[in-house]
Formats: sequence, structure tokens, C-alpha cells
Amino acid sequence: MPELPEVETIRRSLEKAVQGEKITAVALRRRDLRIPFPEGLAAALAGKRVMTIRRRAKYLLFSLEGGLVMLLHLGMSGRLMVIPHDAPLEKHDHLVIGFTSGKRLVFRDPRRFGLVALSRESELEHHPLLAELGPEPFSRVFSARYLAKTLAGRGIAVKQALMDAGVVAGVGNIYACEALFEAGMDPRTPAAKASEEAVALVKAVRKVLNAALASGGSSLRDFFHANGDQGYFQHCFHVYGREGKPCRHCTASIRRIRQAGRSTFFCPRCQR
DNA sequence: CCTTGAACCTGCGGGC
DNA sequence: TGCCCGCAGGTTCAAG
Repeated sequence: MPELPEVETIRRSLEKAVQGEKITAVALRRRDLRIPFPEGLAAALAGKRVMTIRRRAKYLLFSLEGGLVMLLHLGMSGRLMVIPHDAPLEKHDHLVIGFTSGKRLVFRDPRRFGLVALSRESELEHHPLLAELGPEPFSRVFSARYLAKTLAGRGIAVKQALMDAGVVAGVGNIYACEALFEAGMDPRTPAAKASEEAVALVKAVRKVLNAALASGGSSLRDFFHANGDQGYFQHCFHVYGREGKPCRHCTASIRRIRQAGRSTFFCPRCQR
């Protein structure tokens, strides 16, 4: 899955493609994702117009006519594509939403870690999937003061803290690694210690996310823009996926370690 | 409370 | 060519 920059890029693309479109047909081709599609999803969507498409953390929020919101998460391998009505579907195209214009929005997710949920607009902020999320990284709430307070007294590594959606929303494995490189901080640093560098961490998180947004969401193997084109070009990562390669800054060999079951990449010389 | 690890899935690339 | 292994963008839940 995409992290925040990729989801935001998809959101912008979808906004152009389907905002204001009216839904005519909904096909659930397979509903047993890890979290199954909600009962009555097709009926809830049919006939409604898509009013706005927002993002919270890595969730896309489709506001529909009548005060209903569809929450969609892409999981690890999810993709959204807008295709013509006669374009062929593939094996893992689980949800297909047809519009009066003839466009179809397709949710494809081989690993089925993605999910769709429904909420009343009025209850959205209390929806269980959203209620416990931390602040958006570009919001004023995500301040150095907030981060210092949140990290203080915690024993986990700073890398895991940055990936904790309750600490800050939208930062996943790639951008946690990249932000720590940007901040010059060893990913194994205890969160409590890292809280002393909260100013630098906030700046670093925002900088790497901004850079990825500017390049149109980055560059994962199966990330596509919503129009179905292969929408990425090689976003220049400093450490992620570069084990054994020279650090772009100091030429030391990039290391890979495992933290909480996830790969962490870092420069042993630049990050202390 | 906090932290860790397993679980949920499929597909792909590398090594043999 | 084919098989087996490890690995992949995330989140949740149980257990320590």
C-alpha cells in the first residue's frame, strides 16, 4: 500500500476523475477481504452522487449524497483505477463502481488487506477506524511540543513510534525510514530519548512527505495512479530498499535491520 | 498501561 | 524449467 503521499496523490487524481459523478451500478465480485465489505454496500451506493473525496491518514473518504461516507483503505497491495465501462476486469478486482458517464472505478487488491466501510457523515470522526488516529503530519496539532510529549516515557524505538498511526497518521515503513535518515537519527533510538529531538523529527517527517507528494506519490512496485497508468517514476529514496548500496551522503554501506517484524534501512554513519 | 509477535493474503524474485 | 524461501506499502488482536 501506499503511504500518505501515494494516497493523497490518488485522492487528487480521483477528485478530477469522479467527483460529481453519479453511481449507477455496483458490483461486488468478491467480498471476503480481511475485513469483509459491509452488508448492503451496493444498495447504499447505488444512485448516489460522489460529492467530495477527502483523506484521513491512509483512508480515502468518499462523501455521498444523502450524508453517507464510504471509507476505503488500500492495505498493502490495493489499487484504485478509473477505467472505461468496457475495459476488461482482472482476477483481484473486488469492487467495481459504475457511473452514469460510463466510467468505472475499480478497487483491485490481490492480498485483500484493504477494506471498505460505511459511516454516517455525522458520526465519521467517531468511527472506530478513525477515532484513535493521531494528528495529520501537516496539521498544526503535529507540533514538536506534541511529539515530544507523546514520545516521552515510551520504550519503543523511534522508528516504531513514527509508524504508530496513533502518534502521527499516514507514516508507514518507507517514510519512517526516510524521515529518520533526514533527521540523522538512528532508528533504534528509544522514543523517550528521541523526544529531545522532536523539532528535527517533525521537520524531517514533513520534508520527506512533501518531497514524495511533489514527485506525485512515489514509486512502489505496484502503485498506479487512479487512471491506471503506471504513475510512478523512481522517487529518490535515500535509504529505503538500498541495503548494501552506498549512502548518497557519506558513501557508507546502507544497513538493513528488522524492527517489530519490519525491515528498517539506515546509514550507520549518518544516523546516530 | 505498554510492547511484542502473530495473523491476515497473494505474488514476485532469487537461489538452487 | 520449476520449486522453495523470504520478502513486500498495513492494521488488528491476543498474550506477556
